[in-house]
Amino acid sequence: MPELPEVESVRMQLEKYVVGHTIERVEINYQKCFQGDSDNVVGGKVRGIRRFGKALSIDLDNKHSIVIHIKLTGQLIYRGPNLKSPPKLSKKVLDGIPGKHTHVIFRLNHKGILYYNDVRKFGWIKIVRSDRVEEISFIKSLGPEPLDGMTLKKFSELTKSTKRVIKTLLMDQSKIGGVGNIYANDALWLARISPTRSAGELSDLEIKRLFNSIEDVLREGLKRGGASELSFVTPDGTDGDYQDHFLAYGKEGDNCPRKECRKVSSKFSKIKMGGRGTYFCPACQK
DNA sequence: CTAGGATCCTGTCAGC
DNA sequence: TGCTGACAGGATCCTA
Repeated sequence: MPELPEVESVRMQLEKYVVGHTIERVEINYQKCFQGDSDNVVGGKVRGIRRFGKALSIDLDNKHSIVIHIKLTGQLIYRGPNLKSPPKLSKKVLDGIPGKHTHVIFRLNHKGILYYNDVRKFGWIKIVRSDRVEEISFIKSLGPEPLDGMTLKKFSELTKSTKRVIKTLLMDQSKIGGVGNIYANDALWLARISPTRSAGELSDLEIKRLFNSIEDVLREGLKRGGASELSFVTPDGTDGDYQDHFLAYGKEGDNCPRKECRKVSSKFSKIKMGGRGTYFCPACQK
Protein backbone atom coordinates (compact mmCIF):
# COMPACT_ATOMS: atom_id res chain seq x y z
CA MET A 1 0.00 0.00 0.00
CA PRO A 2 1.29 3.46 -0.58
CA GLU A 3 3.08 4.46 2.61
CA LEU A 4 5.81 6.95 3.40
CA PRO A 5 8.38 5.64 0.87
CA GLU A 6 5.82 5.32 -1.91
CA VAL A 7 4.32 8.76 -1.35
CA GLU A 8 7.78 10.28 -1.03
CA SER A 9 8.71 8.67 -4.36
CA VAL A 10 5.66 10.34 -5.88
CA ARG A 11 6.61 13.64 -4.27
CA MET A 12 10.13 13.58 -5.65
CA GLN A 13 8.95 12.88 -9.17
CA LEU A 14 6.23 15.52 -9.03
CA GLU A 15 8.88 17.96 -7.86
CA LYS A 16 10.88 17.08 -10.94
CA TYR A 17 8.02 17.10 -13.42
CA VAL A 18 5.29 19.54 -12.45
CA VAL A 19 7.09 22.34 -10.63
CA GLY A 20 7.05 25.31 -13.00
CA HIS A 21 3.97 24.14 -14.87
CA THR A 22 0.85 26.32 -14.74
CA ILE A 23 -2.55 24.68 -14.38
CA GLU A 24 -4.76 25.66 -17.29
CA ARG A 25 -7.77 23.46 -16.76
CA VAL A 26 -9.14 20.87 -14.36
CA GLU A 27 -11.44 18.08 -15.54
CA ILE A 28 -13.29 16.15 -12.87
CA ASN A 29 -14.91 12.89 -13.89
CA TYR A 30 -15.75 11.62 -10.41
CA GLN A 31 -16.90 14.37 -8.07
CA LYS A 32 -16.93 12.31 -4.92
CA CYS A 33 -13.14 12.23 -4.64
CA PHE A 34 -12.79 15.97 -5.19
CA GLN A 35 -13.46 18.65 -2.60
CA GLY A 36 -13.13 22.38 -2.95
CA ASP A 37 -13.28 24.74 -5.91
CA SER A 38 -11.13 23.69 -8.85
CA ASP A 39 -11.33 27.27 -10.20
CA ASN A 40 -9.01 28.26 -7.37
CA VAL A 41 -6.10 26.39 -8.90
CA VAL A 42 -6.59 27.42 -12.53
CA GLY A 43 -3.87 29.89 -13.47
CA GLY A 44 -1.73 28.81 -10.54
CA LYS A 45 1.89 27.85 -11.15
CA VAL A 46 3.32 24.93 -9.18
CA ARG A 47 5.97 26.10 -6.76
CA GLY A 48 6.69 22.94 -4.79
CA ILE A 49 5.39 19.69 -3.39
CA ARG A 50 5.15 18.92 0.30
CA ARG A 51 4.47 15.59 1.90
CA PHE A 52 2.70 15.06 5.22
CA GLY A 53 2.84 11.38 6.13
CA LYS A 54 0.99 9.68 3.30
CA ALA A 55 -0.55 12.91 2.00
CA LEU A 56 0.83 15.33 -0.58
CA SER A 57 0.34 19.03 -1.10
CA ILE A 58 0.96 20.56 -4.50
CA ASP A 59 1.56 24.21 -3.66
CA LEU A 60 0.78 26.89 -6.19
CA ASP A 61 1.88 30.51 -6.48
CA ASN A 62 -1.70 31.74 -6.12
CA LYS A 63 -2.04 30.92 -2.43
CA HIS A 64 -3.83 27.64 -3.09
CA SER A 65 -2.80 24.02 -2.77
CA ILE A 66 -3.96 20.69 -4.11
CA VAL A 67 -3.87 18.21 -1.25
CA ILE A 68 -3.98 14.55 -2.21
CA HIS A 69 -4.21 11.26 -0.36
CA ILE A 70 -3.89 8.29 -2.72
CA LYS A 71 -4.93 5.73 -0.09
CA LEU A 72 -4.78 2.19 -1.52
CA THR A 73 -4.93 2.49 -5.26
CA GLY A 74 -4.50 6.12 -6.25
CA GLN A 75 -2.06 7.03 -9.01
CA LEU A 76 -0.65 10.37 -10.09
CA ILE A 77 0.71 10.11 -13.62
CA TYR A 78 2.53 12.87 -15.45
CA ARG A 79 2.86 13.16 -19.19
CA GLY A 80 4.54 16.10 -20.78
CA PRO A 81 7.72 17.89 -21.79
CA ASN A 82 9.55 17.43 -18.48
CA LEU A 83 9.48 13.68 -18.93
CA LYS A 84 12.60 13.02 -20.95
CA SER A 85 12.16 9.93 -23.10
CA PRO A 86 9.01 8.58 -21.44
CA PRO A 87 9.66 5.16 -19.89
CA LYS A 88 7.49 2.20 -20.82
CA LEU A 89 4.34 2.41 -18.76
CA SER A 90 3.73 -0.18 -16.07
CA LYS A 91 0.85 -2.57 -16.64
CA LYS A 92 -0.54 -1.08 -13.46
CA VAL A 93 -1.35 2.13 -15.28
CA LEU A 94 -4.86 0.93 -15.86
CA ASP A 95 -6.37 0.97 -19.33
CA GLY A 96 -3.82 3.50 -20.48
CA ILE A 97 -4.32 7.15 -19.70
CA PRO A 98 -6.85 8.49 -19.49
CA GLY A 99 -8.76 5.32 -18.66
CA LYS A 100 -11.98 4.40 -16.94
CA HIS A 101 -10.34 4.94 -13.55
CA THR A 102 -9.08 8.42 -14.36
CA HIS A 103 -11.13 10.65 -12.07
CA VAL A 104 -9.33 13.97 -12.38
CA ILE A 105 -7.15 15.48 -15.12
CA PHE A 106 -5.04 18.58 -14.52
CA ARG A 107 -4.19 20.18 -17.87
CA LEU A 108 -0.91 22.08 -17.61
CA ASN A 109 0.75 24.55 -19.92
CA HIS A 110 3.27 23.34 -22.48
CA LYS A 111 1.08 20.28 -23.05
CA GLY A 112 1.73 18.81 -19.63
CA ILE A 113 -0.93 16.61 -18.06
CA LEU A 114 -1.31 15.22 -14.55
CA TYR A 115 -3.76 12.33 -14.28
CA TYR A 116 -5.33 11.13 -11.07
CA ASN A 117 -6.43 7.49 -11.28
CA ASP A 118 -7.94 5.43 -8.49
CA VAL A 119 -9.53 2.01 -8.94
CA ARG A 120 -11.04 1.72 -5.49
CA LYS A 121 -11.92 5.38 -5.13
CA PHE A 122 -10.78 5.64 -1.52
CA GLY A 123 -8.36 8.47 -2.22
CA TRP A 124 -9.21 12.15 -2.16
CA ILE A 125 -8.17 15.53 -3.52
CA LYS A 126 -8.90 18.74 -1.65
CA ILE A 127 -8.36 22.28 -2.86
CA VAL A 128 -7.52 24.53 0.06
CA ARG A 129 -5.69 27.74 0.77
CA SER A 130 -1.99 26.99 1.20
CA ASP A 131 -1.96 28.43 4.69
CA ARG A 132 -4.70 26.00 5.69
CA VAL A 133 -3.18 22.75 4.43
CA GLU A 134 -2.06 21.83 7.91
CA GLU A 135 -5.57 22.30 9.23
CA ILE A 136 -6.94 19.40 7.21
CA SER A 137 -7.86 16.92 9.92
CA PHE A 138 -5.70 14.07 8.65
CA ILE A 139 -2.65 16.33 8.53
CA LYS A 140 -3.49 18.18 11.70
CA SER A 141 -3.55 14.98 13.74
CA LEU A 142 -0.48 13.44 12.13
CA GLY A 143 2.23 12.22 14.49
CA PRO A 144 5.97 12.75 13.97
CA GLU A 145 7.60 10.93 11.08
CA PRO A 146 10.29 8.27 11.58
CA LEU A 147 12.80 9.93 9.25
CA ASP A 148 11.99 13.46 10.34
CA GLY A 149 10.98 14.57 13.79
CA MET A 150 10.54 11.22 15.50
CA THR A 151 13.41 10.63 17.90
CA LEU A 152 14.29 7.55 19.91
CA LYS A 153 13.26 9.47 23.01
CA LYS A 154 9.82 10.30 21.60
CA PHE A 155 9.39 6.77 20.27
CA SER A 156 10.31 5.33 23.63
CA GLU A 157 7.87 7.61 25.45
CA LEU A 158 5.16 6.69 22.96
CA THR A 159 5.57 2.93 23.36
CA LYS A 160 5.74 3.14 27.12
CA SER A 161 2.61 5.27 27.30
CA THR A 162 0.21 2.57 26.13
CA LYS A 163 -0.80 -1.05 26.46
CA ARG A 164 -1.90 -1.20 22.83
CA VAL A 165 -0.37 -3.89 20.66
CA ILE A 166 2.76 -2.64 18.96
CA LYS A 167 1.71 -3.29 15.38
CA THR A 168 -1.46 -1.26 15.45
CA LEU A 169 0.39 1.48 17.30
CA LEU A 170 2.97 1.67 14.51
CA MET A 171 0.19 2.08 11.96
CA ASP A 172 -1.66 4.76 13.91
CA GLN A 173 -1.04 7.89 11.84
CA SER A 174 -1.79 10.17 14.76
CA LYS A 175 1.09 8.59 16.70
CA ILE A 176 3.64 7.96 13.94
CA GLY A 177 3.28 9.51 10.50
CA GLY A 178 3.71 7.47 7.36
CA VAL A 179 4.06 3.84 8.48
CA GLY A 180 1.49 1.46 7.01
CA ASN A 181 0.97 -2.27 6.86
CA ILE A 182 3.93 -3.30 4.72
CA TYR A 183 6.62 -1.43 6.62
CA ALA A 184 5.08 -2.20 10.01
CA ASN A 185 5.27 -5.93 9.26
CA ASP A 186 8.80 -5.70 7.90
CA ALA A 187 10.13 -3.50 10.70
CA LEU A 188 8.78 -5.87 13.35
CA TRP A 189 10.40 -8.85 11.66
CA LEU A 190 13.70 -7.00 11.34
CA ALA A 191 13.55 -6.08 15.03
CA ARG A 192 12.56 -9.66 15.99
CA ILE A 193 9.49 -8.45 17.82
CA SER A 194 6.11 -10.15 17.63
CA PRO A 195 3.38 -7.86 16.23
CA THR A 196 1.08 -8.97 19.04
CA ARG A 197 3.26 -7.65 21.86
CA SER A 198 1.91 -4.90 24.05
CA ALA A 199 3.85 -1.70 23.30
CA GLY A 200 4.20 -0.87 26.97
CA GLU A 201 5.98 -4.13 27.69
CA LEU A 202 8.83 -3.65 25.24
CA SER A 203 12.27 -3.37 26.80
CA ASP A 204 14.54 -0.41 26.10
CA LEU A 205 16.64 -2.65 23.91
CA GLU A 206 13.61 -3.77 21.90
CA ILE A 207 12.40 -0.21 21.53
CA LYS A 208 15.75 0.84 20.18
CA ARG A 209 15.88 -2.11 17.81
CA LEU A 210 12.40 -1.36 16.54
CA PHE A 211 13.12 2.33 16.13
CA ASN A 212 16.18 1.53 14.03
CA SER A 213 14.33 -1.14 12.07
CA ILE A 214 11.56 1.27 11.10
CA GLU A 215 14.14 3.68 9.73
CA ASP A 216 15.94 0.86 7.93
CA VAL A 217 12.88 -0.52 6.14
CA LEU A 218 11.64 2.94 5.19
CA ARG A 219 15.06 3.85 3.77
CA GLU A 220 15.14 0.59 1.85
CA GLY A 221 11.67 1.33 0.49
CA LEU A 222 12.79 4.80 -0.56
CA LYS A 223 15.90 3.47 -2.20
CA ARG A 224 13.78 1.06 -4.24
CA GLY A 225 11.22 3.63 -5.32
CA GLY A 226 8.51 2.11 -3.13
CA ALA A 227 6.56 -1.12 -3.33
CA SER A 228 4.31 -1.60 -6.34
CA GLU A 229 1.61 -3.55 -4.57
CA LEU A 230 -1.91 -3.24 -5.94
CA SER A 231 -1.79 -0.20 -8.19
CA PHE A 232 1.22 1.75 -7.04
CA VAL A 233 3.32 3.46 -9.68
CA THR A 234 5.32 6.68 -9.68
CA PRO A 235 4.35 9.69 -11.83
CA ASP A 236 6.55 8.57 -14.73
CA GLY A 237 4.30 5.49 -14.87
CA THR A 238 6.86 2.95 -13.66
CA ASP A 239 6.99 0.46 -10.80
CA GLY A 240 9.06 0.57 -7.65
CA ASP A 241 10.73 -2.68 -6.66
CA TYR A 242 10.52 -2.95 -2.89
CA GLN A 243 7.81 -5.61 -3.45
CA ASP A 244 10.64 -7.91 -4.54
CA HIS A 245 12.41 -7.35 -1.23
CA PHE A 246 9.69 -7.72 1.37
CA LEU A 247 11.05 -9.10 4.63
CA ALA A 248 7.82 -10.44 6.10
CA TYR A 249 4.87 -8.80 4.35
CA GLY A 250 2.95 -11.24 2.17
CA LYS A 251 5.26 -14.15 3.06
CA GLU A 252 2.68 -16.48 4.57
CA GLY A 253 3.90 -20.07 4.35
CA ASP A 254 7.43 -19.12 3.26
CA ASN A 255 10.43 -20.21 5.27
CA CYS A 256 11.85 -17.55 7.54
CA PRO A 257 15.35 -16.80 6.18
CA ARG A 258 17.03 -16.40 9.59
CA LYS A 259 19.66 -19.04 10.28
CA GLU A 260 18.13 -20.32 13.48
CA CYS A 261 14.70 -20.43 11.83
CA ARG A 262 15.93 -22.42 8.86
CA LYS A 263 17.23 -25.10 11.24
CA VAL A 264 13.73 -25.65 12.59
CA SER A 265 12.05 -24.78 9.24
CA SER A 266 9.97 -22.05 10.78
CA LYS A 267 7.48 -20.55 8.36
CA PHE A 268 5.77 -17.18 8.32
CA SER A 269 2.28 -17.11 9.80
CA LYS A 270 -0.54 -14.83 8.80
CA ILE A 271 -3.03 -13.50 11.30
CA LYS A 272 -5.41 -10.56 11.37
CA MET A 273 -4.82 -7.58 13.57
CA GLY A 274 -7.16 -4.64 13.45
CA GLY A 275 -8.57 -6.06 10.23
CA ARG A 276 -5.13 -6.05 8.55
CA GLY A 277 -3.08 -8.93 7.26
CA THR A 278 -0.21 -9.47 9.68
CA TYR A 279 2.80 -11.60 8.77
CA PHE A 280 5.43 -12.79 11.20
CA CYS A 281 7.78 -15.62 12.07
CA PRO A 282 6.66 -17.25 15.32
CA ALA A 283 10.16 -18.56 15.97
CA CYS A 284 12.33 -15.44 15.88
CA GLN A 285 9.78 -12.73 16.63
CA LYS A 286 9.36 -12.82 20.38
C1' DC B 1 -8.34 5.79 26.27
C1' DT B 2 -9.02 1.49 23.63
C1' DA B 3 -10.98 -2.21 20.84
C1' DG B 4 -13.92 -3.68 17.48
C1' DG B 5 -17.05 -3.25 13.68
C1' DA B 6 -19.07 -0.93 9.64
C1' DT B 7 -18.20 1.96 5.80
C1' DC B 8 -16.35 3.39 1.29
C1' DC B 9 -15.14 0.56 -3.64
C1' DT B 10 -13.93 -2.81 -7.19
C1' DG B 11 -10.54 -6.22 -9.05
C1' DT B 12 -9.31 -10.77 -8.02
C1' DC B 13 -9.90 -15.29 -6.84
C1' DA B 14 -12.01 -19.55 -4.94
C1' DG B 15 -15.75 -22.56 -5.50
C1' DC B 16 -19.28 -24.63 -7.99
C1' DT C 1 -16.81 -21.27 -19.22
C1' DG C 2 -19.35 -18.30 -16.43
C1' DC C 3 -21.52 -16.92 -12.43
C1' DT C 4 -21.61 -15.79 -7.36
C1' DG C 5 -19.83 -14.45 -3.18
C1' DA C 6 -16.04 -13.53 -0.19
C1' DC C 7 -12.16 -10.72 0.47
C1' DA C 8 -8.62 -6.95 0.92
C1' DG C 9 -7.48 -2.56 2.91
C1' DG C 10 -6.36 3.43 4.94
C1' DA C 11 -8.82 6.28 7.33
C1' DT C 12 -13.00 7.66 9.60
C1' DC C 13 -16.91 7.23 12.25
C1' DC C 14 -19.64 4.96 15.61
C1' DT C 15 -20.58 1.91 19.54
C1' DA C 16 -19.31 -0.56 23.64
